[in-house]
Amino acid sequence: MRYQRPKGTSDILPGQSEKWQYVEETARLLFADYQYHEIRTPIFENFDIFARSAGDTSDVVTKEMYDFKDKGDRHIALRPEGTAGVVRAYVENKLYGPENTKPYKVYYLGPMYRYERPQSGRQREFHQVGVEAFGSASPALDVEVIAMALAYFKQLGISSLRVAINSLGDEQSRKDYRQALIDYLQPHFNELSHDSQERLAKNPLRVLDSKEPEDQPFVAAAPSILDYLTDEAKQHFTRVKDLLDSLDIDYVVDSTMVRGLDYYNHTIFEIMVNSKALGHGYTTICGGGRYNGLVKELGGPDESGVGFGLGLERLLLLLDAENIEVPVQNHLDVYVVGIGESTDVESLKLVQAVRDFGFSADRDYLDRKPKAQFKTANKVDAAFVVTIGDEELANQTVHFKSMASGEEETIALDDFYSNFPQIYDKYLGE
RNA sequence: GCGGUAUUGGUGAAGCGGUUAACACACCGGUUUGUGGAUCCGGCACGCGUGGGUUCGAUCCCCACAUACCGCCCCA
Repeated sequence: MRYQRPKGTSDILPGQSEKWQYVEETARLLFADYQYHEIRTPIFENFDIFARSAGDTSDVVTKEMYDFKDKGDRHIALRPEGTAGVVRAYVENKLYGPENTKPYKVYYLGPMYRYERPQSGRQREFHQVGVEAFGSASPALDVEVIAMALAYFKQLGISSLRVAINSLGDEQSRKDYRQALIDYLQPHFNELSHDSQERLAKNPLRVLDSKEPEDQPFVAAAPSILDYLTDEAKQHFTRVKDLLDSLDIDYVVDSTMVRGLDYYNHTIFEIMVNSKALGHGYTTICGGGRYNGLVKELGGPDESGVGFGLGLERLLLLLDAENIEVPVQNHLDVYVVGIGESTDVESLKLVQAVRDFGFSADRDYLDRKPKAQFKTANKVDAAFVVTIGDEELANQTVHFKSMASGEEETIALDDFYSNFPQIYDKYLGE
């Protein structure tokens, strides 16, 4: 094999692309109900945009960024996630201006890139759908975002989800907690795993994310961030929980949950699912939260934001694993069987006529025998077959056959060309 | 970035250091020549991921590389 697709990428072929269209279309329709509008931003951005937003110590920046220098010696990165580019666009286009109603709500859909080792549901090029809402600090907006994500899964027929939430608090809360965590972990430094020792120096909160067995006792006994929330942060979080309750949304508070990107604060959440398709136990399929400092960080006003991102590859794996059938309808109305080269012109006119009436039609282009053409018509599940040969050509007629009933009738070409929809309707029921 | 397993036709796959690379599905053709979903018959890899090496000889042994899958890291 001479050429192969780049590592960690995949071709989405017919048969599979219909499923993609379905989940994408479902998202578009649902998000429109929530008054979120699509935004399309570049697939690559200035490297610094991602470095700034994700945090210099995050893995995304330190080892997963798909970056390169372009011919103008600009440091470019393929977007590893959607939020940073959207925030950049929000700021650059001054979408925070007074002419736009707040919150400013957008969604995006498209490929993301991370340079890492591919595995099931994890590729270098993967796709996310995500939403962002700017300009309101209301806890109700946090809840709207969570509820919308859940509604999406519900619409697709996915159940048995688990919603985990946590609060990282505001800047002060985080600072206080960070110190408390360091004070707690430092004495145990030598007992921590190697990775966690590094995390402690760079980003102590990430120690809580550790899955190393030796870290577990310390993670379990670590101080909870919820005890370090300022009154304001506490109030916000309590309100979020109350509002979730009022919508009857089940959730668990996981005070050790830390999201991979540093820009989050206040509410963070993950929607997890327990499916073998994605590995053992509960796996995150959707994650999000608040990022109140990010707009300012990227040069905009001090405005808040909240959103989520959702991995489409994982979603599709999940749909397959749950045996959820994607409604696909691309049946064929008419297959034209032409017998002999002399019918080539009329066959083409026939399929075009049917298509012009707004129906689907196809024909043979390989000059195959009638039997073979019928076989194909059957395989593609054509409702009707229109046959034309020398005899029909001479009489200016066609044979019109219902594949379901086997019934066949001779119809004048003139009649067919002017009244196809009526003929179609007449035979459809029979 | 680290470790493990794998790589045979359109697909699922069997196979052994040695002159025809099983079998099945799909596809194509035929079954008295203008009609489908059945049966039967026939065709369909000068080639076994790529590049080297060992050997009289390699798809089967060795090395490197590529890719896929699994685990770690991390995450969607």
